[in-house]
Amino acid sequence: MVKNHLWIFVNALIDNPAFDSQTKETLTICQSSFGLNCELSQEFLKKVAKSGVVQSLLSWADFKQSKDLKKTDGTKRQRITGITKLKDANDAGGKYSDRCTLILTEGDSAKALALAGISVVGRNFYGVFPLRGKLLNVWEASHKQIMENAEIQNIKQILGLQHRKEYDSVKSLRYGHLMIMTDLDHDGSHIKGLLIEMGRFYPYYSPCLSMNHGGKVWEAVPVVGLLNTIRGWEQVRQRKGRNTSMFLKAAGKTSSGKMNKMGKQLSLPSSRRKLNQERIGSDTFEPGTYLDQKEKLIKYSDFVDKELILFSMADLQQSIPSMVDGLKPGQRKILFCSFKRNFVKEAKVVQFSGYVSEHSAYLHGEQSLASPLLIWHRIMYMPIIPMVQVNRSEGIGIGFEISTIRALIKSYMPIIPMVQVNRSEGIGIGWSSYIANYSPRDIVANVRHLLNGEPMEVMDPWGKGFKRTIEKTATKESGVSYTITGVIDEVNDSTLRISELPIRRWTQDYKEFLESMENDKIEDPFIKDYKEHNDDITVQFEVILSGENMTVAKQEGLLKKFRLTTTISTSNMHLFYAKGVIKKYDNPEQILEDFFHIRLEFYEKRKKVLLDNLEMELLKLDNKVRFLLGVVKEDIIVSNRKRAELFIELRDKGFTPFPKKTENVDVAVAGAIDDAEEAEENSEVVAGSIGVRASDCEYLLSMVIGTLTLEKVQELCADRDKLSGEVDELSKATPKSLWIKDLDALERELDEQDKTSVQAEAARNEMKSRVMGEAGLKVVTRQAPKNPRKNNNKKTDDTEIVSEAIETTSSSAMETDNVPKVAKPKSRAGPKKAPARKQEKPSLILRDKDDDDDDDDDEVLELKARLAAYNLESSPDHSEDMETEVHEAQARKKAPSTKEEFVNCDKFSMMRRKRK
DNA sequence: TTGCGAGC
DNA sequence: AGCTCGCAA
Repeated sequence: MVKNHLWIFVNALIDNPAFDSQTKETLTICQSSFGLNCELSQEFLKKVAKSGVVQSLLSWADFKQSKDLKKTDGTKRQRITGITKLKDANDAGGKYSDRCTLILTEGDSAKALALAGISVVGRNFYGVFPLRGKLLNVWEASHKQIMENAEIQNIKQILGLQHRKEYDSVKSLRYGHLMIMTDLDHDGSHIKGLLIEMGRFYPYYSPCLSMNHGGKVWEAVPVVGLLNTIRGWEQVRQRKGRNTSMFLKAAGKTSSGKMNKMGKQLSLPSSRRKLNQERIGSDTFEPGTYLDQKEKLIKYSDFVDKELILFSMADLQQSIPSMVDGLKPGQRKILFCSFKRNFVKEAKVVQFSGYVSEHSAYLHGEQSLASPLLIWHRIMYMPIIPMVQVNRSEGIGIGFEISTIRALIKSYMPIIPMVQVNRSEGIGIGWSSYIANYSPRDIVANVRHLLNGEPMEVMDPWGKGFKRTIEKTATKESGVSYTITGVIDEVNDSTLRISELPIRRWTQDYKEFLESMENDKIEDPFIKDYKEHNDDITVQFEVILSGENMTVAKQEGLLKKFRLTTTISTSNMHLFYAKGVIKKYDNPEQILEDFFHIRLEFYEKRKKVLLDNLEMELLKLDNKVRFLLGVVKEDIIVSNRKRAELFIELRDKGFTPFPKKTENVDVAVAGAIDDAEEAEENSEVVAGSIGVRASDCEYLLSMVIGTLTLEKVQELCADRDKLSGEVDELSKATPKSLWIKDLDALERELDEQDKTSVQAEAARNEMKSRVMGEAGLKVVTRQAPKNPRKNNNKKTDDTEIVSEAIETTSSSAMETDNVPKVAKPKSRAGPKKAPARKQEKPSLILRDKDDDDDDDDDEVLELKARLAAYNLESSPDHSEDMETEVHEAQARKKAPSTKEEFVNCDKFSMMRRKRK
């Protein structure tokens, strides 16, 4: 018997002399439909049914009904042998579609299948059974057991999954047999069960993945995934043509060029290939290879090495988050787009989804509009530190806002591990992962410990709302378990108030749960009614039930009855540590430590980049000041001269040329000039002679006439000196000191956030207690049960408005790591941000022109703040002394202003506005 | 509506 | 056993 061909595997079964002719026929049909599709055809099912091994074919309705019977029947369990369908929603008449799935219930059907020579593998059981009278005799060890009681065996007992020794004692299968999953929900246990057996069948099988299960590492090829993988693989191939490896689907593939570019950048198919290549080894893997479907015989090892590994890796990449930024590609795309487009308040969800998604057509569909909204809300808004804030005030036009605090966290290389701040969970092939929320303050404290070379403090999961409790409930070898409980209070003998849901229980889902309680039995539902007074941040449900049911609920336990307890544990913390390497972490401190080393390296790099940028800016500014002074003092004559001539003079006087970054930008800038073509020609001539283009001095020549005023020159000088100070400061800084500075800023921002959220909560509570008060009154008096919702809705609206008003405090300031950031300590005056923001404004002058990310509101605020400040200002100091000017610039907030300055400022602001 | 893994 | 979780299909 050839052992390493999947097809041979099936054929061997058919050729087995143990089969009678009918079984052979059945299996032949099975083979033709099985092939590369794990689902069985209707014909096959009928054949199986006809063969008598399965007594009846049940319709889906029958099946469900009998299931219910099974439930209500106590001791005598109604055993159902059935093959039924899962799919084909249109089917109401009990007919079967072509694509069917085997559903096995109870032992008999498994037995029946076993009689047909079909092995049954479930999650918790595994069985190979005798064939129609004759034994396949594959399982000597448990043969007697099977004969006596052809029940499904517990897979753990049989294979000794928990104890490898025990497993080793089990005799291997000697003959081929067909394995059919009892349903399509395969997991590690299935995989392992099958794998182990197949490994015995296939001496050439090569382990390519390892799993941790029950505290042991299992080296395994996810063979069960194989069945489904083949199906998916075949589908893709059919769609995209035979000569396509399924993994090309990961590449950017939209009609929009922009999107395409981004898709490439984000999904990196080539690097993924490279990565897999490294993993598999170059001798067995050639980029672009795929399994040829024309080959009837597929080498098991080829399938695993060429396709399955790629599929698994691709799947894992999208399911398991990165240790560094805590994001999966989908989330990273959202962030990437927010950066790219500088989304502030105006971005509508639809727009955003179209931009983000590679499947924009799908997402624009009617049905799916709500889905991304909900999901993004959960991913990006509910977390402890929101990466993108959702502004829900505009009805359908829900908008996104870059979170202020996120700007501090710094995009893809955050200053603290965002996985731990914002939690993450994911399910992939072979691995799943769950990371709980941890307090940003705990994390910051531990980073400081690491920076000081001190031992870390043990971290426990943390919830933002302090009303719910997190309790350590178990410490096992695999990890620590915690139980999270929500808050439910008895308002009176018929009213319960739920004011906090546990982690992993969401408002919308909970609402559906309550609805199901309200409608479960038409005659006598458990709860009479519920009301909600939720907003984006807090939860408030009010449940009304009969006194009787209240007693029942209390006996059962309110928390249990209303599902207000969830558990989490640290036993399943898998993250991508480096390219293609998934690492298991045993405790949260390990994650932090790994992160620490990576991030520290990046601070070194960051310092260099920042310093380079700052120095360049300084040089530019210095040149500008020199140029302006030259023009003011009439050393340099600009007006009425040829550009080329002027350029040569500038060069001779030692001005540094700053070439534009790209040709395109250069052309665009040149195009804006009236005599663009002439200018271009001239610059090219000059360029030919000295190797630099005239446009390199554009940064000087394009300065606005308004900057020629003395005040502006002085301002520029002040900026230059300030920048020079910063360069000094930065060059003295170490990676550690930079990090500490960032941590300080983060902590300050957290303080701010806490202050505003305390205020917001106070406001909300006040509003709610009023609402609840009124509602409660009605419940108590029971006089007017009609239309309580109407009243609620109105009040809920009011509450929302309050929370909106509070929410608008967040700023939209956004900076990337590449933009020199002149961060000033924020004003500690209070949660009101306008003054703090104004203080930062002078640094904006240093920014690139296109880095104009202020929205109109900000602009207005800035204008108002400036006007207010200048109104108080005294007459400006006209001396040339820069020191004075610096002091004045810093003290401008307090200092009074002249009318002249006022006008000047006004114009400046107007110019800024106009430019947009 | 499905798979995927782990925990209950 | 059957449900949960998130995400992509």
